Amino acid sequence: MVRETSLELLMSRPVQERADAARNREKVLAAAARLFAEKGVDAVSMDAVAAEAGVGKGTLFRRFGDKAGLAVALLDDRERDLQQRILSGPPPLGPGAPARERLVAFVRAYLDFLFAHLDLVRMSETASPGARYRIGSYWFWHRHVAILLAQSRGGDADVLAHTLLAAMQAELADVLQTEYGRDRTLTALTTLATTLT
Amino acid sequence: MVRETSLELLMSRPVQERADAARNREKVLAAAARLFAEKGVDAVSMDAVAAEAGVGKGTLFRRFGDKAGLAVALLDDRERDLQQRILSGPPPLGPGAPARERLVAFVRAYLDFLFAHLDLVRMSETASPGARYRIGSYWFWHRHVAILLAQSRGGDADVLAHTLLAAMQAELADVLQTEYGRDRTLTALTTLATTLT
DNA sequence: GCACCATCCGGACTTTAGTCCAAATCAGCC
DNA sequence: GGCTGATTTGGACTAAAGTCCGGATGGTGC
Repeated sequence: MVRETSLELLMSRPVQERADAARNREKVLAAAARLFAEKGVDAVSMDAVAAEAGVGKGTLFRRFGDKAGLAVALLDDRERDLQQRILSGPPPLGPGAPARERLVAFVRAYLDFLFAHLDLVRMSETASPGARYRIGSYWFWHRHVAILLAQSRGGDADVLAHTLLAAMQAELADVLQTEYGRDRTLTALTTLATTLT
Repeated sequence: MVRETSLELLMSRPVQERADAARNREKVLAAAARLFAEKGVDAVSMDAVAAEAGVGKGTLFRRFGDKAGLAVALLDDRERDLQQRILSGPPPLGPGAPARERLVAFVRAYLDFLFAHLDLVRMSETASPGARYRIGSYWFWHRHVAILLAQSRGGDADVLAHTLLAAMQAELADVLQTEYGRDRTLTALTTLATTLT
């Protein structure tokens, strides 16, 4: 389990790929993006993605592991962008602002990202049991939140960081959005973040 | 979606069953309990349960809907017990204590229940996507927490109740237990509950 | 006891995720 | 260009969830 790692290390890329592998990776990502946009994430099987990409199923799974891995790969760019803004962007999301303001900015920015890609994130979190806690980016968000909480309150920061992230998981966000709308959801989660600092 | 219902209504039972149906229900529950105890929840397929119960697969699914439904049925007794203690047991879990104390008592009691049946609850929450928010008991817990929060803080109680419950979902509890142990987990969640009131 | 109909049963069937390995392909080196 | 060994490929295969429907079974009214 990833633990004492720096935020930067949590963003590292896999090693070099062979040329045909890289080509197929692109074909698969393009095909998946196309199909998901057209039919919706849940209505597309892995077979369909493989067929649309003109690639065998084995290739698909070797490259992305499972459905969650495919979703992660599709989200990668957007996620890295947010991560960069946290690491070195302007405050209050980036360094420089007080912990409480950074945390609120993070909640807002993360929810923006989440609602913009709700289906994909949901797939990345629930495609296989426990998937959420095996994804590298989860531990990036966790570390960031835990550090901010530790700065502003001390004890229990690690556990409380998990609970704040649990409140922003895709499946719940979907329910909250449907039941109460995005505004109330954002307001309440901001309240939660503020209360915790 | 269940909404404006009283807590009592959320506990209602299905209608009367035919005799053979009731017999098979018991056979299935007994077989499932046996197999789960012996091999672990994750290593038992629905076919295996059907075979062990001496019943067809169709029967199994007709009766319990899916794997999550089977888990819910197995947890039913324990869950109803906790629900009864909330509705009419002694304070601070039951009525009579101040909202904050009732909420802390609930968190403690729910985590006891959760850790005692972690695998089954995890299955009931994750066997199918969104399962957690379709289970009747989830809405029982939600209503209880939301009422307590509304009493002690006002606005946003409904959304915040969901976030507190999200912090106690089985998959996360499993991670927290492994990473930090049950004591720290309980402490942090108690802090969270207190902070929210 | 008997007939009737709603309900239930069970296993064959479909669909999908994920595995496996023989054959094809690539990249570096002579 | 041609050899060589590591890597990748692709589709047949397995396993498991969940559906379907012809036939069996149970309760009820007489």
